[in-house]
Amino acid sequence: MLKTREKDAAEKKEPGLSKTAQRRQREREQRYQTILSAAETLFAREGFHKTSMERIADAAEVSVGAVYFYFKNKEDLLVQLLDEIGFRLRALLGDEFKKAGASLTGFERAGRIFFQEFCGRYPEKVAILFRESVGQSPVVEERRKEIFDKLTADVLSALQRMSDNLGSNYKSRFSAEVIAVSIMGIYERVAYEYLFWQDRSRDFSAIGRDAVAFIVGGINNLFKETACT
Amino acid sequence: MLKTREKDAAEKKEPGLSKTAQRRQREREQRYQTILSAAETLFAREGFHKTSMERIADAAEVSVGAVYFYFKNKEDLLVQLLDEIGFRLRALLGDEFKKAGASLTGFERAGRIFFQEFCGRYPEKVAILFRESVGQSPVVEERRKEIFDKLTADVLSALQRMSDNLGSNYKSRFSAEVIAVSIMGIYERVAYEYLFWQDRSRDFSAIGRDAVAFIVGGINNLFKETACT
Amino acid sequence: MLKTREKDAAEKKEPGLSKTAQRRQREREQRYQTILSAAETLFAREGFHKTSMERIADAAEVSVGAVYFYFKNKEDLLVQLLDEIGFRLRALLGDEFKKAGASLTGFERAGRIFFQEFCGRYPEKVAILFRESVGQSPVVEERRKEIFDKLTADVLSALQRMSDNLGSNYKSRFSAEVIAVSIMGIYERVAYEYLFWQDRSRDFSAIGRDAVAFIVGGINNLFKETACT
Amino acid sequence: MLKTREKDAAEKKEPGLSKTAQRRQREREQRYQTILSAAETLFAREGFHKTSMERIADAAEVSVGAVYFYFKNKEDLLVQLLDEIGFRLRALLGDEFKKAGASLTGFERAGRIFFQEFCGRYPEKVAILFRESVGQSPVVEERRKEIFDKLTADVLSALQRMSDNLGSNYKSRFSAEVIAVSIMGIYERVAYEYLFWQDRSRDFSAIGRDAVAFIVGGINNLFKETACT
DNA sequence: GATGAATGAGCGTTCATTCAT
DNA sequence: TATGAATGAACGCTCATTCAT
Repeated sequence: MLKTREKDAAEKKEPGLSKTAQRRQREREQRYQTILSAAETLFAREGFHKTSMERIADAAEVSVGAVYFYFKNKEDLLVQLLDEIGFRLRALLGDEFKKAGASLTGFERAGRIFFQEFCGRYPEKVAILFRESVGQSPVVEERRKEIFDKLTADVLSALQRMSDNLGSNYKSRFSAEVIAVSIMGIYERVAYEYLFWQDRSRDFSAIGRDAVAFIVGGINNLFKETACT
Repeated sequence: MLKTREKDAAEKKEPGLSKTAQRRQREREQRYQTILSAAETLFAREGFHKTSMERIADAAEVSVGAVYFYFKNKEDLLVQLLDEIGFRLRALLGDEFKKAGASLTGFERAGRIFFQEFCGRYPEKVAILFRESVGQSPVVEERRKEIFDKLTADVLSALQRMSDNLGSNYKSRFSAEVIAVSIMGIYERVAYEYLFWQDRSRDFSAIGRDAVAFIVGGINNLFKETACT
Repeated sequence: MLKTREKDAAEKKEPGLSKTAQRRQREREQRYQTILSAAETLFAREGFHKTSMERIADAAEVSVGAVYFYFKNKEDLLVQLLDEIGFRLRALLGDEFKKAGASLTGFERAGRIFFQEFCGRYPEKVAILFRESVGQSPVVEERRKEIFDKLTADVLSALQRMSDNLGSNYKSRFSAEVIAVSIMGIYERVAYEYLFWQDRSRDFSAIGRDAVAFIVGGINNLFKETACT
Repeated sequence: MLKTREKDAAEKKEPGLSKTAQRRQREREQRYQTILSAAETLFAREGFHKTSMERIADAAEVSVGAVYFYFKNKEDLLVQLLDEIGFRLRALLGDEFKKAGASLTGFERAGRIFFQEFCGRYPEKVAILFRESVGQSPVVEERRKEIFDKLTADVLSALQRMSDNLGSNYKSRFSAEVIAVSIMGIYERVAYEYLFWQDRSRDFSAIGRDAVAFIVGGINNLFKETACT
């Protein structure tokens, strides 16, 4: 039996396999993705609890048993989804924060990418990350935390690099971590508000710009304050 | 039958009732509160879904039927909790934002109240508001939205009053609403992070100060920028 | 406590009571009737099982406890209703059958009374008797049976009187009881069909006439056949 | 998921299935029938409301979940039962009424079949049809009505064919439909009386004969009257 | 590998009935 | 007498999970 933990191995195409074996493996990966994708759509649309495993199986056009072949249980489905979302999000944002260097443009670009690219393109992933995975179980919560932790760490290091580059201007009385967390909070709330509560998906470029401006202003202020006052 | 909708009336002590009737009413309110309080604790500790009505009844030392006498159903319990939390939160913060006037001190005081008074004293309420009520049902979500809407509106009006008092300095290209939403996001994430993920309840005064500083800095920047650059 | 069985005694006005006592008694009877009447309406409209004791109390504008003061339990409410219906029905029909004597006019008049007077005026009682009390419990079933038994007996005796008066013409190979039961069946089904399934309450005089004609024809045939063939 | 609506398809043995699939299907149908049969017995013996789903599952030696796999809910169980009863009843009686032609023998044979074959052999089905399904819910009532409607229509067409064959002798002042309904009423009441109230299951051949004689007499009278008087 | 029928614990909810006041 | 809050057993139903084939 192939269960979640071995998936990474299973997904890599190991060379030296027969044609049939290769095809099988491809099919397996495809099914895995089909199921995961069905779950994503349903969790986002109907809610995690209101989605039954049978519904997921139906939507993915496989049997219930097949779902359990690829995923340990319902929670695992959510965890895998979360992992995939976290991976993609970090791939998008992490780079920008890394490239941020000394300037604030990294924050601006990251913001634009998050609000336009990510929220605009994957509202379902946003729903999973910010809504459906909230308060579900210790395991899921742990995964959610990991994603936020990494993202926060990315922001934090960008912040610290800026501080270093700018010399001793950083007002040390503020904990940089709290600021990184705050920035994540802005991302989260703004996305939630304008994606799920008001449906302003089409204004996301403007909304994103405004939110980012506030963030950048806040950061800016951290370093400039002394100079300014 | 006394069901949720008549609660407000039931809670007021109507004069001109017999002694017995008054006592009865007092007992009724007390039980209502006992049950609600038991639900709050359990929802916060075990999670909304993992808490059964029977557990709540047991914790409140009443029968299951009694819970249903006071509350329409499990969802109603959460809605009432949310209403109470929203009411209390607004009573605490709304005033500060109103008093904010032209200065930023209102934001500073509101922040301190939220992080120290509210999060410090009522971590369970924070759990209900930011964790347990997320993505539960349309009705609950509607209630959550109302709370956020009102709070956001409070912040917004404070922001606008500041803008008015300071003359035309407000950089109109930023939507004030997005900024208000962002501030709520900071509150939410910071509280969540340091209350549920890292247990730093004792450092909340420092953490709160840092978060507020970031907010204030961001706001400050909105008005000062032109002057500064 | 005054429970169902003592009701008959309670309903009679015992002389030698004080004014207050008399008034009380009147009020008691009135309440009894109010509750019974509320139950009748609700049972007929919503169904016996779907009507809760609370609904009945509300409709009668009394407390649940009051309902239990006047009636032993929910079943008793149905039994009392049935008794009242049986009494009224027999008062209407019994006489006609008794007066029937040698002719068929008794059957015709009884039929007209049942379909026009009873079904037309008291569709709710018909619903209780033919729908809501069916298959509810041994006790209720027993009561239903009693009503049918008495009515059947009335028909039967009318049938026998006719037979006697006409001399030996009665074809003894038919059980008179079966015929009496059959007549009751016609009453029941026709009322049910045109009252609850097709709503032809306004055509009841014509429908009744047709049904009665069939009954009379059948009876007629019993005695005439030999003469005719 | 196989739910009630697909049952008809599921019951047919579709050719071209693998041996295993065929066996599975057979087992499925068998279980469906076992559960339905258990429900029939229990509904008839204990009453619809007093029979819990758990009892049915126990009696059928399956789990509660299995019952819900085959039937949508408790009501559905009753509806399926009703459909099956209606189908069987019509198969038995419909033919006779159709074959009735110009003579009354069709009515006589139909009556014998109903009272002896049906009531004698399937008292439980009679209990479901005439007792347990009465006044349960709009859906069930609709189904009951359909059965009666079809049966009534059968009787009606037999009546009309007789009328046609006999020429203009039919006394047009009687609505044929009312007579058909009356005949159904006789069937119903007589079966109910002698099956559930008096236990005279062994005399059903005599009782049936008497009831049928009354019916036939009534019909006879409709056409003969003028000739006779 | 894949299927889908079967399981059964568990939950939310109802409501007839009681009884202290 | 009258009230209505409180009880708690009982029920219908769901659904994650398993496993024989």
